[in-house]
Amino acid sequence: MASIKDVAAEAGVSVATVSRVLNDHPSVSADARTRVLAAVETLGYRPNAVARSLRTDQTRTLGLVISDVLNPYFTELARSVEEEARALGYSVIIGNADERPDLQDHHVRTLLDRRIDGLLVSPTDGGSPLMLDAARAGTPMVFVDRWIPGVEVPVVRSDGQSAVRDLVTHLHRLGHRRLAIIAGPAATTTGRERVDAFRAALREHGLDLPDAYTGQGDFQAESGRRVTEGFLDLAEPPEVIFAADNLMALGALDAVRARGLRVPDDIALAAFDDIRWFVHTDPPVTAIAQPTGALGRAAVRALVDRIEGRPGESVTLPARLVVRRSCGEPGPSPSPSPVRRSTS
Amino acid sequence: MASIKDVAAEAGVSVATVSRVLNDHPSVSADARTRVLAAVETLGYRPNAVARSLRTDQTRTLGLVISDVLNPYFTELARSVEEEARALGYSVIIGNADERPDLQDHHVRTLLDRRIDGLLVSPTDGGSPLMLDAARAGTPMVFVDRWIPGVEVPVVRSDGQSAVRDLVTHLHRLGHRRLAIIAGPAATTTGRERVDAFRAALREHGLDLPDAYTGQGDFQAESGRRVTEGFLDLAEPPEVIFAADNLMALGALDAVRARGLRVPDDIALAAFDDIRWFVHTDPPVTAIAQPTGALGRAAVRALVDRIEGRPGESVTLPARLVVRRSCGEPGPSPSPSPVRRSTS
DNA sequence: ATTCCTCGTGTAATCGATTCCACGAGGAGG
DNA sequence: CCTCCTCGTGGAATCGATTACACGAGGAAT
Repeated sequence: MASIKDVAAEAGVSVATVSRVLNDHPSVSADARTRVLAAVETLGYRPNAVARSLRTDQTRTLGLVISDVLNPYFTELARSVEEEARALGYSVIIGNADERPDLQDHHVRTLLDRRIDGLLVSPTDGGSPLMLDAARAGTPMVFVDRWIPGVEVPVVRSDGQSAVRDLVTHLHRLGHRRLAIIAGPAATTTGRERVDAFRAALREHGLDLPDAYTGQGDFQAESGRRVTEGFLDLAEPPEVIFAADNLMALGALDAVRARGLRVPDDIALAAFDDIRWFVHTDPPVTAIAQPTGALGRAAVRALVDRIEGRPGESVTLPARLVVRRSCGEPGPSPSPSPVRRSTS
Repeated sequence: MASIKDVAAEAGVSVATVSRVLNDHPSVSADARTRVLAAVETLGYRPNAVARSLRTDQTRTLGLVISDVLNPYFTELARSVEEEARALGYSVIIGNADERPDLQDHHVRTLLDRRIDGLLVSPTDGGSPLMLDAARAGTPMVFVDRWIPGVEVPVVRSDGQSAVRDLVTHLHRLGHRRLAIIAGPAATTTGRERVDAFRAALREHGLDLPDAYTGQGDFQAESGRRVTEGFLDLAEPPEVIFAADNLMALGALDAVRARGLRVPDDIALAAFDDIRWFVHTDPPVTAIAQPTGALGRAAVRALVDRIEGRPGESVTLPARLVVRRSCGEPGPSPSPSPVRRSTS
């Protein structure tokens, strides 16, 4: 592959001049410029980004470590991150942690070795020393979706508290009193927060969240299935299952179906994270939708701000409830009169 | 960040010795080795991959340009690619083309600038000159899922022909005679092949595929919706719609639902590409499943073979039909004994 | 004792860019 | 006519690694 030297030789100038033309530095004669450009053209020259990075100490690359690529929520996040980054002139390298701290660390390490300019992480666990070190060492970093408390890193996330309250109100109005949750890992902020929000909302309605109704999941479908099995085996199973993410909801659906039960007649289901398929599931699933695209874009902007020396601030956007039929009543406007409308 | 010089100074040896220790070259004394290792430890030194790549002319990185990250099929493919690559000591940089040739070229270009060791592509169009040049120039390359004919590049894909035949037989047996297809872009091999396979299978049953029943989609949900609208507007709408990918099937579902029609009673639906959600849609969707994980792994192996100087061969794996209820008859797996377990 | 290996190590070239500095030509101002 | 700038340009250092080559010390073989 042609190097800058070849271009210089072809154009009959020095490498310095070629470099100047390429970075459009002002002091180059029109003549030299056209000759260089012509040489670039005939040789099909493309600057070696590796060499450039070594010299300039910047890669114009962002690292994104997400918890699980198979989760549509993170997929959408990744997409918006890449889009915004591209608009700002950065590339993105995605690392998939698969909810495993060791894999997460592996990716953080490789990314750091690659000297990415900044790191976007939605941490799988509560305190990878590697990541803490990186943050302390001054690597520009932003947490997205999940975060690690006590670290001086901007956090871009969405607040589901009021949406969860809306959900519980909705459920309560439908007559449900025994509500259970499939929680995410306690090591993650979203894992804890969603349970806390749920419990707080229940309390507002004078309801309790017994331990038996708190299943421990790991944000993967299989755990949703397992926990749901447990719920269904109880002497007094819950009337509603709230899954803290869409994959665990999928698992719950698997489990309910395996028992030959029906949603919402036998048991109601709601999920955190809305995905397109929830419109077409049987029944359509009531969910809490995050402004995923906005989240990704805000995260990139905050990170690039940091990289380029500007402050880079935390952002919190509200999530909102999307009512469908999986909890009983169809329709978006929660009217206090439980109209029995048999659908599908 | 500490460099190899700092380590050398700390250990009281030359950079050459440090490098030798790090690449475990045999001729280093035990004493020097321990001193270097200690220095690496205390300084928290990590080799700069950028510098190393410049010198060795290899990045140990693979580029993967996929058509659409939001498509679960490609997501799963990407995941298996990354997994296998990691096992072989490579990282993967994913570029999302969003089915847009210009974006595809953008990613190929950046990847090439980054001097990735090899390129995995599922081309969005039939002949990006950039990619052809790269292939000719000797960049190790492998096509996955889709390919560009006439290029000397191994292809790893799955063959859906017999599965499509099984599907048509299944549909025919259910009494369907008016079968329509939502095709993918003609610029892609998968776009053409699936139509061809469908048409050939129809012919075997003495059926025809009229133009009116061949809708042009682009592998995105919206096009599925649009084409389906068109089908439903026909004086004689088809009895079955076969979507050439899962996203267009989603769009079709949207359209059918918007009309207040029901699947499969009013119209049957089948899709190429199976995804987990198809089990839980209303109704569960009959689909053709590709061995996605195996595909991704085989593609990486072929590419790494090429990179490391071995032949690197094409692979074709069979897809298979998964019958569910969206075409009329309940599938084999769901046992038709709904245990009514009423929970008080 | 001399010669010849082997072994461990260091010096320096190299990869492909960017950029500081020096230099010569030419114009402006005294 | 001399001095001083400005402008365009090239030489060379530099980034952080790898690696060819040279070299000195020490042991084995003669």
